Amino acid sequence: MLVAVGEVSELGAGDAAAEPAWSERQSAVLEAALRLIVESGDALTMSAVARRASCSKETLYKWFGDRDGLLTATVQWQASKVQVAPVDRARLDLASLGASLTQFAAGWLTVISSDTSVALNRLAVSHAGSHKTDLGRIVLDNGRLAMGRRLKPVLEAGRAAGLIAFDDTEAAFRVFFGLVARDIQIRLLLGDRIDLSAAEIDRDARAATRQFLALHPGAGQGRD
Amino acid sequence: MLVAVGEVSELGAGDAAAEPAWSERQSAVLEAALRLIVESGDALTMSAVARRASCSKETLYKWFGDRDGLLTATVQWQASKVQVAPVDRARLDLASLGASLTQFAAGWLTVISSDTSVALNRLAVSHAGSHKTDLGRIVLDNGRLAMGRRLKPVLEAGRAAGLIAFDDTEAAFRVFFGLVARDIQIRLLLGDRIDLSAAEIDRDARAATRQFLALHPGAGQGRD
DNA sequence: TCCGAACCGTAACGTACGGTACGCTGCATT
DNA sequence: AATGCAGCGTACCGTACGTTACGGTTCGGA
Repeated sequence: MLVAVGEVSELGAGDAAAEPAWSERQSAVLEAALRLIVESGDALTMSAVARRASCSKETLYKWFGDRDGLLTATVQWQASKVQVAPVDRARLDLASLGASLTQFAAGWLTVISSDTSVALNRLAVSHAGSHKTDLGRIVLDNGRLAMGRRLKPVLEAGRAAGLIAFDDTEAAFRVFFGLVARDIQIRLLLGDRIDLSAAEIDRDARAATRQFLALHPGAGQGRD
Repeated sequence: MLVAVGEVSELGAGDAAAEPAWSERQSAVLEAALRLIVESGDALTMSAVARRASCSKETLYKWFGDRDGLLTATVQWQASKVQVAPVDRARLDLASLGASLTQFAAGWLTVISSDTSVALNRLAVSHAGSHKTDLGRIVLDNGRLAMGRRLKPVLEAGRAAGLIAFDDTEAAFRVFFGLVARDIQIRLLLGDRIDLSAAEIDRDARAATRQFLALHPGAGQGRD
């Protein structure tokens, strides 16, 4: 499941996108909305959220403006909860690099195969079609792009240490993305049932890492 | 529910999985629906389809039963149009195998980056969430699974010829899938703008093929 | 020419839902 | 105690849309 860190402490970096910092009660409402999204997908209604959260619709509109505001707040609130542990960059040999990549891939597979991720991605995909608010952009920023921001330094450190070689960091990351995710995400979004036990995730993460390292051998590194 | 065309009472020749075989006029209606889906996504209405196709709503309901029936018919009709040329398996050397894979990958990238594919996949993802009809299953069958059915014989022929090696055909196909698609489909579904010129598609297809062959070298095949 | 089937255009119906208004309760402050 | 406010519950409104019904038109066949 997704890891909740309880409290998000914004360490500086007060960007234009200010942190709403919802209260306890508001977080409970958002959690109810999230559960309803997971259960009923896009069919969630304001009345259902109010009923589930034991609050009035008027409060929902006062707090979140309109339905889109509630959905956006829910997505951002969930994104703020997902804080994958930073990849360890202490020592840099091929074993530790491989371990970091494997850990990264396993965490990623765990997230994208979770009910919550599937539901929110479905929601964002729906709204990316013809809607004004860009939930798609938010999900993209906190999913695919956040992954890139977190992994690229690891890849570049590995390259600097001569463990792996590539020209374009972005391209290398996308190859790793493909090797890890393959068809899993699209199949899940389309409703295919995939079990994905922890053992399978670990095996798949190791396989993806092995393949990635094989495709980008560093100086002096032969094939496996 | 879906209504069979022409109300075949007992005139035999009615197979279980009969081809709907829409008439010319009905195909025009489906084309109009498809265009509207591409333009406005899930927000398409029966009135809009009737208006665009210059037909009455009553006719829509007579032909397709209900809104879901129209959507299902549209998706299936579009799927029947997409017929990628079968991969050439005449000669089997490493060059022809690579050419087949590259051609396959390029066609695939072209399809999944098309407006039509993005729109229909969005529609199917939306309906996979909480809906009764399984547009997701249809899209999956005609997309990801059809690709597998078409490519797997090529991979196995290459293995039989000793050009490539792998244990599990399904697993090998999924690796190829990942190397070709990477993050493209999910980014497009989430509304990210990707240009993907023909030159880029060709370059990416060649890169994916090269990487796939490198990961599954056949007996006697070294590295590139 | 007449008839019926298919179909177009549109009006109408029912419902679901987003959004708003209002009365009520509990609590904090003065 | 009085006051004000935040929030709950519910009724209500307007609209959009799926679905149905109906009158008018075209067209092929008897």
